[in-house]
Amino acid sequence: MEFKEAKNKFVQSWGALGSQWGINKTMAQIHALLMISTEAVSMEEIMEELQISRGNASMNLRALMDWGIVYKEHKPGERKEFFIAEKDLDELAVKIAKERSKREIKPALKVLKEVSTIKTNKSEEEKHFVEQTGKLYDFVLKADNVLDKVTEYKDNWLAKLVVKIMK
Amino acid sequence: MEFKEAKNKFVQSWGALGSQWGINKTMAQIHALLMISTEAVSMEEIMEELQISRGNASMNLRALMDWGIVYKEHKPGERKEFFIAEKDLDELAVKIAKERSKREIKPALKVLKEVSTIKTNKSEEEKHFVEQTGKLYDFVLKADNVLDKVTEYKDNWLAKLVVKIMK
DNA sequence: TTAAACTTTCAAAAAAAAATGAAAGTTTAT
DNA sequence: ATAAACTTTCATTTTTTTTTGAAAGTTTAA
Repeated sequence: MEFKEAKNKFVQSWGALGSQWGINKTMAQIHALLMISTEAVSMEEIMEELQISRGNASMNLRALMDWGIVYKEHKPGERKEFFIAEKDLDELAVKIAKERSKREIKPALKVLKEVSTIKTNKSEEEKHFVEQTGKLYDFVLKADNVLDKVTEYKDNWLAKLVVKIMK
Repeated sequence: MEFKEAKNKFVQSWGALGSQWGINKTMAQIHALLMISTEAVSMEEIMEELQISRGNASMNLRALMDWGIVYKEHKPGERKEFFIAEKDLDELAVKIAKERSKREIKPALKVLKEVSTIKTNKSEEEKHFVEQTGKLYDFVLKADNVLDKVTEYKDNWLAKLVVKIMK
């Protein structure tokens, strides 16, 4: 396989993987592109490479920056903006984990807490509901805490986790 | 909050959470419904409760069964089929993890291996591509292995992990 | 065997999500 | 101040995903 083909395959696959995990395909593709670029990349280049519109590029770059995994960079003498990705994988994973926790897990926990603490009458149905959502709350909370803890390690958390788990 | 409201809130929220993680909303809602039901539930009841068509119910139940987290049940004397969810949360997490690994992570690893092992010329660009995708391969492989290991514990893996991590 | 009671399939419709592109907005150099 | 060089916004269009519902398929009871 030659470079151009490999690059294309990587960008496409990363986009597809993103979709499967609830991330907009183009957003994942832009991220892939920036991950493998040595240099900061302009919007122009991104549009060209992925064959997307200016609006699309702009909005997805904004989203990537909101996630904290892509940064703007200004080149001296250049008027336009360039973009660069967080390339450290530990850092990347930590940021994604924190963001998904904040945006999705925390709100879900809030709902689980609410619904699992309703006053019930003595019916089996209601008792089981409270029990099951309560267990779910505990489980998700525990998982979220592990995520928190693990991301505190900051550097090389996955490698350290591997050591702990595997032994 | 009264029971009916809580139940509805739970089902809706579980559906929304599913969407954000790449799982069809209706599929997640059906799963939520089955999770909190004491009894096995018929397709008829699911259609009624979620206001969805027969085809939709049928297809999403099939998908849930393919994931191995919902089972068919036959009640004696009854002609129609009833459905019941895996309610043990450790078991549920293990199944989801294994399935996502098989369907999504393994294929992504295959691509990463392919593209990270191309023959490169001496250009910075190509060297960086191989290096970066190589690192990504190692990272994803390690994460997938942790998932494997953790799901081998089978019972109460999350609780055990909490102990390991927190200490 | 047949017909009633179910379930599945899949082409078509509907809904949801993403992308476009041009106008509006912003910044910078002169 | 203004105009060139950019970026953002958002109503509209396009694409993708999901849902529908009716026909085809299956199973069971009589």
